[in-house]
Amino acid sequence: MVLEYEVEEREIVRRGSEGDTKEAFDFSSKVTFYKKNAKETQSLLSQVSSSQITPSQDCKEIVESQCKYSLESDSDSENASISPGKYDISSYSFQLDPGQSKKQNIKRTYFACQKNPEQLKTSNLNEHITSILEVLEKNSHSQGEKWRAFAYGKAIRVLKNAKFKVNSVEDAKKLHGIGLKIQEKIQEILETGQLRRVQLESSDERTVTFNLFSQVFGAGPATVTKWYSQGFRTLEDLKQKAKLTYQQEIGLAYYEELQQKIPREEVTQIGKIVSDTAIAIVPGLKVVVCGSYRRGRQECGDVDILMTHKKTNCLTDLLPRIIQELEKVHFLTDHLTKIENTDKYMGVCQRAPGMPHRRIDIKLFPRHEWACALLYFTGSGHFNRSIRLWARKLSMSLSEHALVRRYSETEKGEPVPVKSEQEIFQVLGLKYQAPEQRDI
DNA sequence: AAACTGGGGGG
DNA sequence: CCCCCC
DNA sequence: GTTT
Ligand SMILES: [Mn+2]
Repeated sequence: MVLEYEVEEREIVRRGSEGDTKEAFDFSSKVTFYKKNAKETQSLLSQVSSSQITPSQDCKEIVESQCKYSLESDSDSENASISPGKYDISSYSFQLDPGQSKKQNIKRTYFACQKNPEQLKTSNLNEHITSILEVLEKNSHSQGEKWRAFAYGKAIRVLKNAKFKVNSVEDAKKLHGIGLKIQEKIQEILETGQLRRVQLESSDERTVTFNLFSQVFGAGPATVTKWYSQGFRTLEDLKQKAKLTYQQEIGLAYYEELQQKIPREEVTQIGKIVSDTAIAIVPGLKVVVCGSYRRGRQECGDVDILMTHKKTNCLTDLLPRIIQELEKVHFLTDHLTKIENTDKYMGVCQRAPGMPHRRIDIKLFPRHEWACALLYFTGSGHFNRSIRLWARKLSMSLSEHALVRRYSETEKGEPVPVKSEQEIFQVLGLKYQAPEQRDI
């Protein structure tokens, strides 16, 4: 059974219970479509009814308005040939080689949400190993060793997804992403139940301090390294002696509170406060709580709120007015970004006096970017990178603003007029994955 | 040796 | 540049 | 860190 897909240069790696296999994947034949010029591709948009496209509850309403929007704004362009809700964006996808049912199968196998909830929730048979590797991953991350952390993360993922318990180095070798060094570590874990390296690091001043400092909002590897070399070792040191940015001051002031996870119920309540306030100021505003909340988590790290409006113009004072009101009612307590003339806000909020302070992000996007913005802001971060890399392999580029054809590193085409998350998956030849399935 | 987990934006 | 968002 |  295939548990995970991963695309590499011109191959697809199949993460399976019996180790990994690779299959050639001819991208060039898959993307013949994209070699046509933009006008042609637009004209490929056909007449098939889109009844198969069923937007989720969340975005159904917006999807309809979205269609209208693109008609209005592009009335003089080739987009005008698109009728609302009636075009079949699947002409963008991989129908060009229907005879290749084998490839079709590859596509479905790797990008499908083969993850039924049951399958997704398989238990981790290698907890005894992954819990230790997770410490190494975290430590590497604090040290700014990005790729080392990435490698640990990959090894952890592959161990968690394995359908068998790893009882020997031989078992571990079968998994793609576990090399010599991690094999040695697994051997030690299997023999002694622990890892000296982890014991050592847990009492290592540098590691401990890096972990402590790197959790200050606004402090990354460079700042943490500087603080450490300046001799600071505690949060008190930082408060008293370090030169802090305003963000870091806030991050330090709420250090403990911001570490705490937010119960889903509280995120719901926070979302309602923001939504009610915003809609009272701007009727017709669309407000959706995204992030880990939309992915269905019971506990969230922060609150992510996405907004759009048919009159959205990112240069208006729409978001500033909402922020001001939320500040006035003492919901927003601190700002981490400027609040004038902005469409992206980061700050700190408090649901009610006495409650913990929480990190909150609010973003306002133009309506025609809704689908891409929703996909981006729902994440996960890992999922975003994965799907954006896939888009890149197809000579496309996906961002929170648009899905576009990529002619070269710098030259990009007009946005594909996607009007829902479903259509983004469709254009990319991926089977739709619900938000819960993107929690990877 | 170089890619790998991208693309964008605020301070 | 550094850090952040997902 | 691992893989190509
Ligand atoms: Mn956030």
